[in-house]
Amino acid sequence: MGRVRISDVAAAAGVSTSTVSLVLNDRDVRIPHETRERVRRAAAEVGYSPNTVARGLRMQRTRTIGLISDTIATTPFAGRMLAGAQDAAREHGYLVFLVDTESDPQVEQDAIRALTGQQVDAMIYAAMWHRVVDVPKGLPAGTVFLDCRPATGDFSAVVPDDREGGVSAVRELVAAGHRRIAYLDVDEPEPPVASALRHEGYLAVLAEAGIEPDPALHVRGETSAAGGRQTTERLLDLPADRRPTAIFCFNDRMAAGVYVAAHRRGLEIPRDLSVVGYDDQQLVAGELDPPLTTIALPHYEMGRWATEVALGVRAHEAPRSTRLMPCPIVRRDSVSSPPAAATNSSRRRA
Amino acid sequence: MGRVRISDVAAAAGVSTSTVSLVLNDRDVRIPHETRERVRRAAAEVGYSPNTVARGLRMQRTRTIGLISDTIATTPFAGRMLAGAQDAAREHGYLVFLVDTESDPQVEQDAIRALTGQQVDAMIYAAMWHRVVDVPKGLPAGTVFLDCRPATGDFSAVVPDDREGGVSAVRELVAAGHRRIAYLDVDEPEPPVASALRHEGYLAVLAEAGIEPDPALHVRGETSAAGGRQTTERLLDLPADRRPTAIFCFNDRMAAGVYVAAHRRGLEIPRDLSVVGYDDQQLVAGELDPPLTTIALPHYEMGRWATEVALGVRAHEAPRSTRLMPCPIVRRDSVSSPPAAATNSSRRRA
DNA sequence: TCAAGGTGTTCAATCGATTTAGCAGACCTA
DNA sequence: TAGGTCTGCTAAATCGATTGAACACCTTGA
Repeated sequence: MGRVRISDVAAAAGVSTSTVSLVLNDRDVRIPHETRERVRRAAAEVGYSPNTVARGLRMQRTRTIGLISDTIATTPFAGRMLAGAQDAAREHGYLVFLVDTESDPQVEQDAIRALTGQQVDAMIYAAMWHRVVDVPKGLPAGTVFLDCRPATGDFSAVVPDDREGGVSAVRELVAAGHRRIAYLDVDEPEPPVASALRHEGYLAVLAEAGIEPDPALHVRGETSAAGGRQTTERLLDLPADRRPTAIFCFNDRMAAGVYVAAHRRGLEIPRDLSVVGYDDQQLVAGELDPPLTTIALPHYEMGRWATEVALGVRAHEAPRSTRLMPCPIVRRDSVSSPPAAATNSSRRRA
Repeated sequence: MGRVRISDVAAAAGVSTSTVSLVLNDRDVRIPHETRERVRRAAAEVGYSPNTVARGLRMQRTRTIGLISDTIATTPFAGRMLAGAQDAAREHGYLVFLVDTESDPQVEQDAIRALTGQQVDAMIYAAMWHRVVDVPKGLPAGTVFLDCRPATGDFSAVVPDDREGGVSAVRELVAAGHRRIAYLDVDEPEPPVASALRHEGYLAVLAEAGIEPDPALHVRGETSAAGGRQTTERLLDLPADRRPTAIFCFNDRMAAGVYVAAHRRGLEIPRDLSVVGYDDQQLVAGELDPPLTTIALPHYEMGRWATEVALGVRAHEAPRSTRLMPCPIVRRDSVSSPPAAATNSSRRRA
């Protein structure tokens, strides 16, 4: 237990607590090697480990960091983000306080008070979906926003580069020879910012490939396998020459629905229809048959980045800026070249 | 920021810091209402919030709790467990330090030192799979084990009641009229303790229903959809009168494989084959078609329980005991009565 | 008038570390 | 021998709160 105090070490080594502190913290003070050794041995013998609360009080620096998250239970991403933050913190000798607010403003306020009361050296405000958030009152100046951007104020933030993610996905399909590529988007009253960003990427790639975007191929559905299935069915109902040969989905769950719709029509993936998802959810993308090519969300990296910036160990980083973290493509087996007929038909159209 | 000290409040209210402390902590000391009000107003005006580091040092009580977890990134369960711990801690005014060790013994040792150094009031040692763990050196006496049991020593622990979970699952199938029920178990060199416990429950229900267990129906496969599919195929290769009409799966991912195998044979779930999973993984069980009936793992509840016991707010609980947390059944649409043919055949056999 | 008792508030010690200024004593030099 | 320098170590202040002891001041009763 934390029973052993520095004075116990001092007594055991026959010196003052000052000397013990000086030695154990490797201060540049003239203390002969022999004494240093004696102190260190004494500390080890009595099993001393410093009381960091006392140290924190004296040093005005607690080596702790507060992480406020809007949820941790309801998304599979939280763990990776926490792990990234966690690892970065540990590497620099920090401990992290985790608070889950479930988006309750009262809990959030209490959390901010509690964490500042704890004298945390840095604070991270995390969301589990890329979005714009109001800055809660009382947030300290150096707070870093993780997977969200503050609506106002001058803060550092890190979010996934959803536009480039869309680019990678669609470029993969174009590179395989597809020209009729659908974007299976989300259908929500307030769509997540990722929705529009990925669409931007989609359009950019079409443009660079000289493909005229077809509005009929930008469809929206519920964010679920069922939603993906239904929307895909509408897509497959299109006349043969307007039907997509590839679908870029807003997320992996919707992509799972694409698989179902395709199978019901006797279409084989990727032979008859190529699919790219988003999120790289292991339980979905990895378990589908064939495994789904998708775009990974860099939650671990964002967690790391946010922590490192919060701790100030990324001095070269532009201060108070928003970092767009790359979303790498994860190639599996759901993309191939389009079926010959479609290729022909598109050639005919060209 | 934590700039405002109690002395600032004292100055603003024209009293000593003692008085401020007495008032703000509602001590039973004769201080007239008028002064109390004045102090409180001053505190609010200057925006005082106490430095809990200083308080912790003085009180020898930090109102923090340390949670050491073997992983948080690689399982979808971690979030629920953390949320449970988190909620319980918050309700009692505690903040939680989270450390993710990735099962690295060195990291674990460092974490224990760091947390005891932080003078945490309680400690929780969590695993993400129900298993028996070696007790790391230096763990304080009151540590509570979460989702794991200590191999030695006298500790409180909470784990899922996997035996009863197996009972619920199989009873559900028996109640629907099934008599040929397979247990699709995991196939690993060191199977998780849940494997045997659920099998116990399975056997118990068969016994209570007067069903002779058929060893051919206890099969093992890889824990994945692919493993579930392959193993199910072997099951479906059995002669018609020995073939199962229902399958109880070790987990939902394997159950997803059962669906695939069934569909490939033209079998419809639940008409031709009933399925019960385990884990209640939203992304799997909820997205399958039809949605999967399964047994939920009580991670949130276990997280709560462990925290409450660690904080000593569950005095009535037997000390240093292992709590088996019930695994409730989640009824969806993958169970129905067996096909008529099978019922007849089993009647014939009787 | 004075002791006793009550009321309102403060003094000062305390928690366990860190750190600066400074003190003995050894040694050196003129 | 006195003064200066160097070496090795420690005294004491400090961080910001809490709290038991104690101190003024007022009232009351004999």
